[in-house]
Order: sequence, then structure tokens, then C-alpha cells
Amino acid sequence: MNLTVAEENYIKSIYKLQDGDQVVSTNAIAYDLATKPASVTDMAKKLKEKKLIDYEKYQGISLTTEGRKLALQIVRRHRLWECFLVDKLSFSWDEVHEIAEELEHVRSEKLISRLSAFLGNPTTDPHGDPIPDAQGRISKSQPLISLDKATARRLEVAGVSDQSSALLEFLNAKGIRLGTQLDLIERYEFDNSVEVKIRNQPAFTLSEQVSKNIMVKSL
Amino acid sequence: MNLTVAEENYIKSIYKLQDGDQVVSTNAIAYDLATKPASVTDMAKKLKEKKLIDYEKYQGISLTTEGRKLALQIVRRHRLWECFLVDKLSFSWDEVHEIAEELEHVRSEKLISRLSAFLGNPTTDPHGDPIPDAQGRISKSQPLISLDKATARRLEVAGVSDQSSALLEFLNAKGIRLGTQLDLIERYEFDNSVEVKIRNQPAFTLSEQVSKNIMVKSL
DNA sequence: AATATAATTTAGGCAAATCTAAATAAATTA
DNA sequence: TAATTTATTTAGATTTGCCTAAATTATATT
Ligand SMILES: [Mn+2]
Ligand SMILES: [Mn+2]
Ligand SMILES: [Mn+2]
Ligand SMILES: [Mn+2]
Repeated sequence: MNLTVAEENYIKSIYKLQDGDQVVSTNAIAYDLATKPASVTDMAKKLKEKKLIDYEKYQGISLTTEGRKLALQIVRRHRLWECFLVDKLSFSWDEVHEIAEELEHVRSEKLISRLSAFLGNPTTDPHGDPIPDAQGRISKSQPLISLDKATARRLEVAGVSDQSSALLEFLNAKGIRLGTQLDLIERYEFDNSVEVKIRNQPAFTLSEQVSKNIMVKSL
Repeated sequence: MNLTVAEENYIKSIYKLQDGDQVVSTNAIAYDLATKPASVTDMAKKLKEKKLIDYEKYQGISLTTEGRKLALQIVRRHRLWECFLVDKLSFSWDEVHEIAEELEHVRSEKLISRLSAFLGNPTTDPHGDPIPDAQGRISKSQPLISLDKATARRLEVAGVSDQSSALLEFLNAKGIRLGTQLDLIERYEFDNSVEVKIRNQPAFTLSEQVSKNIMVKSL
């Protein structure tokens, strides 16, 4: 199956938005890809033709088994390149998405398997997201909870659910990155803000907006 | 100046074929890019519009100063990626061109400067070709001669002028790579073949076809 | 110089990926 | 339920990059 760059971007977007096996709306895809709903309808017809999505008009879109398989390969490439940029080229986690968005379209089995080996076959990317293996399998880790719902006192940052540069830069500034250990000091009911502390640093407060997007595991 | 992938490939091809400042023919570009002369004419009009080439119909094509500047950046990206593939991902020199042909189109100043630093700011690629610096300057090395014209006895392989997989694989098989030191044993006038020897190995003969494409410097 | 051949350009078309505006269907609200 | 709002699709265009076939220009050969 040979996909164009545009087709790959659609497949990946649908995969991301599906999150399980719900059906995805035309509008949601258009918003995610910064394009127009009419364009999504056009592409939906093509992808259905290629048997990569299930689609009946007005009924939403979902990936076929074949489509999901391809999506996982694209996601794998994207996340491996993000690792490369951070681990080898010292980019920070808020700078890599855009570049990986292009690198992910260079298709070469050998390139990707070698890149993966070169990086030590990582299983998560710089944002804590899992990297599918060459067969598209995702090793399931312990389920994460968002910081705004956490109850345990000792926590470790294991991911971010919003990957906008805005959030990532904010977290950079606060000294929060993947693997950072946090003590949960207090939760304020009034605005659902939460006070946390990093070892050897003064405590500080995070808004619900922020804490909702920080995924943690308890230690 | 924002170029499409197709435009970048044309600019790079013109740069390669120009080799100095000759004018390049429609046919030559079509052949190099495996496309049709009519398509080249179409693109020539667009690139002229963008002031990247000088072009008057029937008079051939040449890069403007601006066009050459862009070409050098593309060449830089291409060759740096080739270095990455060989030095870091252990590809052999006959496998990297195709992949670099795609990677070269990922445009990010920062990516390329970091990649270059990561590789130790190399000045030649795995085929012995020079890598322009960020300003497009090419450090001129001592001029190379092809093996079929060499006279000195002790030689070092410093490049290949034909980069087809066929030649590169052949050289691999013979144990000839960049930096290989050769003793020139004999040149046979009859067919212009040449007998060479690698240290600690039996001597062997190379056809003119082959020796023409091996660039050497004398030691 | 006339003719033949080769190189190049033009004309006309096609496919991919997008768009805007208008039409239609679905969902929500009164 | 009827009206309104929202979501989605269709119709019709545009841009980019490519193609084939035919016309034109340049070059080489007699
Ligand atoms: Mn992408
Ligand atoms: Mn990521
Ligand atoms: Mn290319
Ligand atoms: Mn090269």
C-alpha cells in the first residue's frame, strides 16, 4: 500500500482522534489537520476506496484493520524521530513535533529499524507516548492518571496529554519534564488547582488547566 | 523562498549538471530526473518566474545567484544525511543516496546545524563529495584525478564520480572504499585497464570503465 | 543551401489536494 | 413537532506537477 504524504497525515489523524474504536467526525479531522471539512469528505472517499477506512456518508469515519496497521507504522516513525531529535540532537520536547511531522513520511523499513536500534529501541517518546514496535504492537505500561485526579503523594511525571508548544514551554520553565518526581502538597477545591513540590525546590501551584494535561504514575 | 519538493529536486539537478557555469539542456535535466522534456519546460517557466534560474527558450538553463545559494543548501542537507546514515546507522555507501533524496527535503535550519554538529561537522560525504557549510561555502580540497589518469604509485581513494549502486557494490566487493590506499602496479595500454594492489592482498585488475570513476589523490 | 535529425516547446489533458459557496441532512431547541 | 442551528456533502474551481502528441526551432549532414 503506497500512501501519499497527505494520505498518511489523514490516517494518522484519524488514528489519534479515534482513541479506541469510536467513529471520528469530519469536523474533528478538519480541525486537527487545519483544513476544511469539504477536503476531509474528498479524502474520505479516496481512503474508503483504498479500504483504509470505513465510511458511510454522515456516519463518521473509522480505520479498517489495514488502516490501523499503517497508522501504527507512521506513529512509530514519528515517535522514533522525536526520540532522535531529543536524545541525539538535544532538541527540547517542545520543538520536535513539527520536524517529526515531516521526517515521519520518509518511508524505508531499513531506515526505521536501524534508527530504532541506534536509539536503543526506545518504547516511549519524549512526551511519554508509547512507540509501536515494527509489528505495530504497543507495550502496555501501567495506566497513567492525570495530575488533577491523582491522590498518591509521591508522583512521577510520565507523559503530557496536550503537546502544544505553549504547555511544553511552560513546563520547561517550571522544571517539569518526563521523569520529574513531584510531591503533591495540597489540592484546593475552590479552583481545583494543586500545589506540588520538586525535590530541593520551593513548592508552587499549578492550575487545573495545566494539571489535567500532566500524566503521572504513583511511586 | 519556499520551494516545493519538486522544485528542490530540479534546482539540485541543475546545480549538479551545471558543474561550473555552463548552461544545462532541457533533455539533460529530464534524463537526470527521469521525467519528460515537456515537464522540464513547464518547470523552467516557474523557476524563472521565481528568479531561481536564467532561461530563454531554446537557450538552456542556468542557476541565478539566488538559485545556486538554494541548491547548495539542498546539497548540504543531502550529504549530511548520507553521513548520518553511514556513520551512525551503518548503512553502506551504495544504500544511502535514495534515502537522502527524501531526507534532504525536510527543511529546518536548526535540524541541519545540529545534525552537522552531531556528526562532527564533516566536510565530505561518504562518496568523497564536499559538504557546503551553512553559508554555502565549499572548502576546496586538493584537486582529485581519476584513477585511469593517475601516474603516482601510491594512491588513496578520495571519491567516486559515478554513484550508481552498481559501481558502489562492485567496489565494496573489491574492498575499495573511501580512504583505501592503492598501489598502482601497471597500466595496460591495450584496453586501458589498470592493475592495482591493496596492502596485504593479491593484486587485481580494474577496467577503464571502473578506473575512470574512481577519484584518487597521490600520497 | 536543402534536407534530415534531434532538441525543445506548445497544446491540451489528467490526477491529487485543496478551496469557497451552496445544498442537504442531522441534531438541538423552543 | 416545527424551527433553528450545526455538521456534512456536493458542485465547481484552482494549483501543482506531470503526461502525450503535435508543432516548432536548432543542428548536423549531404
Ligand atoms: Mn506529517
Ligand atoms: Mn510525541
Ligand atoms: Mn530529493
Ligand atoms: Mn553523496
